Amino acid sequence: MIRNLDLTALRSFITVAELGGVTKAAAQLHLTQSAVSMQLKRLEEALGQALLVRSGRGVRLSLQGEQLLGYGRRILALNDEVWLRMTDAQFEGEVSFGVPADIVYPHVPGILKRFAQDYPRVKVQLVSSYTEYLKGLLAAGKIDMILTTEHGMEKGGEELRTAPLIWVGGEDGRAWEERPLRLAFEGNCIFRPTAQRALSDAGIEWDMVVTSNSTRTIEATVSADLAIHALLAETSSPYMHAISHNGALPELPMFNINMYVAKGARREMAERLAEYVRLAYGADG
Amino acid sequence: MIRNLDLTALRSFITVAELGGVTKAAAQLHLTQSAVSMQLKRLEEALGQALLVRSGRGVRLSLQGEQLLGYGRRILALNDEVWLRMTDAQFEGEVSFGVPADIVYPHVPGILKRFAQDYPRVKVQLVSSYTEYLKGLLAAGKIDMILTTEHGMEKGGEELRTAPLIWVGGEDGRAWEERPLRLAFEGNCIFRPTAQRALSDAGIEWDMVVTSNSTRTIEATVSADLAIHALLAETSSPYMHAISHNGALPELPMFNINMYVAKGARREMAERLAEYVRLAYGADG
DNA sequence: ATAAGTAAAATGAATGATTGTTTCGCAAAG
DNA sequence: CTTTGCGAAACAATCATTCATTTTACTTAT
Repeated sequence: MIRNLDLTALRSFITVAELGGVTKAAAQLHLTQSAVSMQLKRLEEALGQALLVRSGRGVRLSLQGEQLLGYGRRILALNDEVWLRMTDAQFEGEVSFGVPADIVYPHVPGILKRFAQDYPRVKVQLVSSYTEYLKGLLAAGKIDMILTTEHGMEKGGEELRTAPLIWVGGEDGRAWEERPLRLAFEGNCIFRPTAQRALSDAGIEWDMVVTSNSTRTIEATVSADLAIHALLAETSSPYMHAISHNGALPELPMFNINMYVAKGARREMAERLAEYVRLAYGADG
Repeated sequence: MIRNLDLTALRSFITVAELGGVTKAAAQLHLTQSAVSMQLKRLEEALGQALLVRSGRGVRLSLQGEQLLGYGRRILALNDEVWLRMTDAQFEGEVSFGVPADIVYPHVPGILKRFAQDYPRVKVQLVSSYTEYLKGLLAAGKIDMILTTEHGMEKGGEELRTAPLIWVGGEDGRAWEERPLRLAFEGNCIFRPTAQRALSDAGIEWDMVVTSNSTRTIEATVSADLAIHALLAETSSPYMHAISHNGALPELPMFNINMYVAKGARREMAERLAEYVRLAYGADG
């Protein structure tokens, strides 16, 4: 019949095994020698096995004791890890994490979920905004870490990914054949000037038909084939699809997805979250 | 501060998490609902964390609860394994293991040690004798498994290794140059007739100067350069060394090291020991 | 929408079991 | 012969379990 080990007794047993004596172990455990003796006895009775060989001065392990020692160490290691994780202040806190709206998908939800699994006592505050705004927050020390979509990289950053900017439109849409080309961009979108310049350089007339600050509005406009938009490749969206223009539209440059971690009091926790970000971007990189 | 989890409470918590309710869990655990409630409360107090979210009818896990669940399952899995290992009759018993004296080294001591580590409640009775005698014991059902050194293999056996028989003598010895060639073999040694025939076929006169039943006597005679002997290659011995005779002595045939496991009541345990034997012979095979 | 009914979890007091401490005896080592 | 360390018995305190009761909130019916 399977019962439950008493971890207190198990810890005493392991201490006795390591120190080679009941009295020494008792001192280290802040218990009396007698108490430890009784714990050992209970352990042996419960398991129905002699764990220790009483050899005059001091004790040695029996073969069964050796086996229990191995398992016991693993069990207590887990026990101690639980206590550290659940009670140590090192594992609690807050982290603010800025992500440009365009690249929230596909990785960020999974990152947050996995991080919360492993650090449930850490509150992650997600700030979804524009790269330039996030960089301002970072410079002002008002945020702990950010992702950016930008050309090149500033000092202190870390490149996670390089991806081309691509033209996207509604499913099977034809808006990209129209002239002037109808564009839908958010006001602060960092891709907007890049897209506009590329079109001007290619001699294509264009018209900004929507300038909204809501991603939803852009999505609605584009999916209705009323305008086209530009996005980083690999940025999934069920509403906007890459356009097969075969060179009819200008190529757009590569952009980086970069990560910056603020140097502050909360840097340590931010670094841990950063590990999860790297993992997610590295996994299919 | 690190304390010790109460595995009884932990098991209750996990059952509650899996069944989604205190009452259902209590029924499965053969406890009252109140008892389980108290255990959960203690667990939460000890860890200083809310583990469950009371959501009206039934309970759900908090994020911290999810984390504890993961660790808890691992801890209890180890706990249960300990109990199985230490109390289940399946893991206790006896096995008799016959090994020809020549191949006790180098593998058997390590096999016995590792096996005893993992199955401390199993008594292994080592029988060290001659292949033919061991095969007799096996046929009579008086032994659970044997290793043999032999030519080919009988039905029901398993080949562990093929190794050539080689001539061995004392360190830097010259006994092998003498004629008649002086030989030292044990009376029942399975290699003796093979060696004698090989010499006769090669037209080399020989003389059996020692016929002892003690390996020590053979070793002493050979290491004193008073005679030579034949052993399986890879059979280590600090006293007897392979002779570089460059064809002056006849080549000896290959021998197998085979294993036979008796079909009997103790077959299951013998099979487990056999696994360790395979591992040892496979590791440098 | 309100109220009654019901299922599940929390609470409280009394009993009972465990665990730890003190004290003592005994065996082995120096 | 003394010292050192382990084990055993008696006692005290803590802690957990049980049973009965209360609180909570979800369902259903009017």
